[in-house]
Amino acid sequence: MKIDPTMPSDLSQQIAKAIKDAIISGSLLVDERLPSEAELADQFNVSRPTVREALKRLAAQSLIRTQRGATGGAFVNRLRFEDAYRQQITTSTLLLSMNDVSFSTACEARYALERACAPLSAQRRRPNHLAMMRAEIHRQGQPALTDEAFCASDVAFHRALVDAAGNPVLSYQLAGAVEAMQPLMNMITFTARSRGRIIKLHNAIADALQGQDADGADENLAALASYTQKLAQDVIAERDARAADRS
Amino acid sequence: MKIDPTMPSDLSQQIAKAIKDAIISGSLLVDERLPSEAELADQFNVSRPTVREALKRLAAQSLIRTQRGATGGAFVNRLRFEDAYRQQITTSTLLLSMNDVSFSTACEARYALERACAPLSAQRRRPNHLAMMRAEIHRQGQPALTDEAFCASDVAFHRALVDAAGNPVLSYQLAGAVEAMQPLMNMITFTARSRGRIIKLHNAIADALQGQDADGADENLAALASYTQKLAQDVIAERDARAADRS
DNA sequence: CACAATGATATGTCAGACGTTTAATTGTCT
DNA sequence: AGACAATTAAACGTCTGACATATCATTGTG
Repeated sequence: MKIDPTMPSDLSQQIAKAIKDAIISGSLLVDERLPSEAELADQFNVSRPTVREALKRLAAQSLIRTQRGATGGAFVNRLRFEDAYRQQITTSTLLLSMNDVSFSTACEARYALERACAPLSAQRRRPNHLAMMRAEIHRQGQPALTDEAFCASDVAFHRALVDAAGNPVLSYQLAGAVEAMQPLMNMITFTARSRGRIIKLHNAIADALQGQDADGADENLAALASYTQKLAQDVIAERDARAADRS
Repeated sequence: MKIDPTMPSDLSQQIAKAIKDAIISGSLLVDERLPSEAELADQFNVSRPTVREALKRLAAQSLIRTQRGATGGAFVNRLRFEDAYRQQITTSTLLLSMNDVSFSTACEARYALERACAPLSAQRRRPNHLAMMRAEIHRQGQPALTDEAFCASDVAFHRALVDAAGNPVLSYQLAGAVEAMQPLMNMITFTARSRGRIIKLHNAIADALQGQDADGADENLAALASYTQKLAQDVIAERDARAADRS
């Protein structure tokens, strides 16, 4: 594990990369303790602050954790699905908001992936998943719900659908696609009529999963996808019309 | 943007979170310049090294970039799909290797997601995608290819398939699922016969996409999925048998 | 007007110090 | 001998101050 001090600088980045590579390659195992900051500083021939900056870079990616005290130090962290979820969600959210991805593109991706889960979910759904979905549907029926809360409940419903597939890798991969949609959906005003239709489709999906009817779930997901696209198009059309009025 | 110095410590983490929240909420816009390290140190009432550790945490997540020099400083970074790909791939790879996810689970997720792309890919594939797929198929036919290189080519083939869907969000989401499989697949020895069969299926998939035949692509992807599962099961069975011999 | 020297600003790095947390060790009393 | 308290040591967290280096804007000069 070595670095080149003559390179285009940024020693802390080079050190972070060296340690990261060691973790990926398996030279450093989970829960293994790294040398102390002072020792690392010696090894890499840099000062302790530089080592610390490198370690903070790794900590930001959940690759290591640090403990204070006598037996403390930096330890290779077991990357948990739960931690990865969060990173995935913020990354996806920022990707969408910073690259002006159209609603239609994001929506297409989300429903394409979700429909991929449907057959597995129909096969493996457990009572807790169905209960979660029903509970969210019930919440969505409350008229006092704000649009934001309605969207949040929508996200929770779809999370349950994905989790029902019983595949943590799928759940992880879809976390971003599902959750990152919420800020985009928050732009849509859900009228009482559109809420009713969405709830009907949600119920149909839940029914299909309960009956282990993969095709039924897929059909209703497809219907929900195109309806969501239509709602968004209406919003965009109205906004454009208003902009045309002003000009 | 404030922090609480009495909290359970780790000031740099708190500062990083405060800035990160400002970016996510939109208070800080893309390409906007943050205050200089000295100014941030004043604002947060901490020393410059502490501020620097916070900034390195953000840099590790590609949330900011830094420039040296007179007009330099830390700038909010536009998170690009390309950068997100790489993070996604290493995160997915580590998730699989650190949580002993079974081959079957990972494989199931990968093919489920990939089949979600198939209809879109069949509809939108462009000549360059087809050319890429054909080129990888040709490479896979070379007998001198090592197993690792064969797997790498397999990954490239599937990447082309996903990219053919013409949806960057999909491509991003699937990057992890597709690429993280490679280390797992590298455990499999691909005999001449199994290579032949995989190549046949690859060709069938490419043919289907070329003919914009979504169902054909899906069928052959499904066939490839179950064949891959079978190959892995054989490897596992053989390994277990050998372990039983030794005991 | 073009070009070179200079200065200002900001990050990158270093050295040394002190505080705080934590666990192991030591010491003492029962 | 054993249990509990005090001490010590190791490690991270933070601060101060300094110097090095990169880059741009300004200034000065031919």
